[in-house]
Amino acid sequence: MREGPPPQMGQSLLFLTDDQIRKGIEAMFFAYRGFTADPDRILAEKGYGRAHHRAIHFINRNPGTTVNNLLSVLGVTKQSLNRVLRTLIEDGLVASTVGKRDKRERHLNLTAAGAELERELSDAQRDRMRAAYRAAGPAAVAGFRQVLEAMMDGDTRYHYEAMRDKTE
Amino acid sequence: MREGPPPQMGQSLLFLTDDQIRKGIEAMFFAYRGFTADPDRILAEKGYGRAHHRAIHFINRNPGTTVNNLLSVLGVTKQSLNRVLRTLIEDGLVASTVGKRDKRERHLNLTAAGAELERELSDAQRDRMRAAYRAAGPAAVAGFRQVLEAMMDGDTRYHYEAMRDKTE
DNA sequence: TTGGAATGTCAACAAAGCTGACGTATTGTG
DNA sequence: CACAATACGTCAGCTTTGTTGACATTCCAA
Repeated sequence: MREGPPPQMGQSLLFLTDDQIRKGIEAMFFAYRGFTADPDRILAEKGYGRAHHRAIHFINRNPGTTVNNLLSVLGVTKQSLNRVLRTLIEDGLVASTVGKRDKRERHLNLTAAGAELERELSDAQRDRMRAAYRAAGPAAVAGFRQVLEAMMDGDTRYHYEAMRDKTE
Repeated sequence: MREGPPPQMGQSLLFLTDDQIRKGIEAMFFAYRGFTADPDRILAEKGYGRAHHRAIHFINRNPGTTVNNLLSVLGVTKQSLNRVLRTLIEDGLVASTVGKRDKRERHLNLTAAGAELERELSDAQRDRMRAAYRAAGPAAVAGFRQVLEAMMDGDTRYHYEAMRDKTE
């Protein structure tokens, strides 16, 4: 019993109706649950949470990064990151070494055990992502990335691109 | 110093490399921050959190829904939902009415004030989504939705589709 | 050389998830 | 009708992960 778009609206703008946009919002919400489901299961077994996963992921992507840099990428306070980092260091998954040039800094790296957990987590997450990519096809994947990138905040996009450029 | 894909790999599978998939994972992480940033700001001003937003969103989408149905859509326990729902009812944003056919059930609806907050929140979120859609174009949007839908868990997708069908 | 900026740690608190147990009202069934 | 199952609410207690505030250490520049 709802109104469709007015007939005079150009075909090319149909994808901008409130209804289309709401569907995108709900898709984003539900998909994010799937996105985190597999790593969450693995982490729960080992007594870790999503925050540990994020730290491990970005230390792996950015070996030797400092605490300061890591928390700006993750977008949390240093106190919040510190708690997570401390348990990872105590458990021998992350190595923290005093900076050589600047002794205030701590450089973070994954240990062998940390790298192993990283692999386990990213394998699980990649498997799901790969299946979704395969089901949707290359054109859809390109669109997926385009929309996500357009959705980021400016400073967030900066971190994303800095990360992305590492292997491009 | 990384290896590219092996030369014998078909062009059409390049989008399935680990590197492409990792980029998708990071895009998803960073984009979700942007996705929630605007509503989060509005909610913080009013002393609410993301959990309140979700409840308000789905009550609006599904007027008269029961508590049981809502918590299965949201994927949380009744204790967790109840804490959020109680404050929304106390604050006069949500109305809970005893079921007519089955008096054990409570039917949830937004009050005028609740509908107003819902509009404020979804306007903010839609604005960003609309900008992203416009920047990416209709083909990209179609791909975006396809990949997200393929990423959902089976039972989650069921809720998504039930919701989606409301206006299709 | 000394005071301020930067880096990181400790303590305490809040939001929002969870489990488990229990009470109450209502419904449906043997 | 008696009783089990369902729907909802609540209490207590715990976990994760975010927050602010206070503080120690280190570096750098006036």
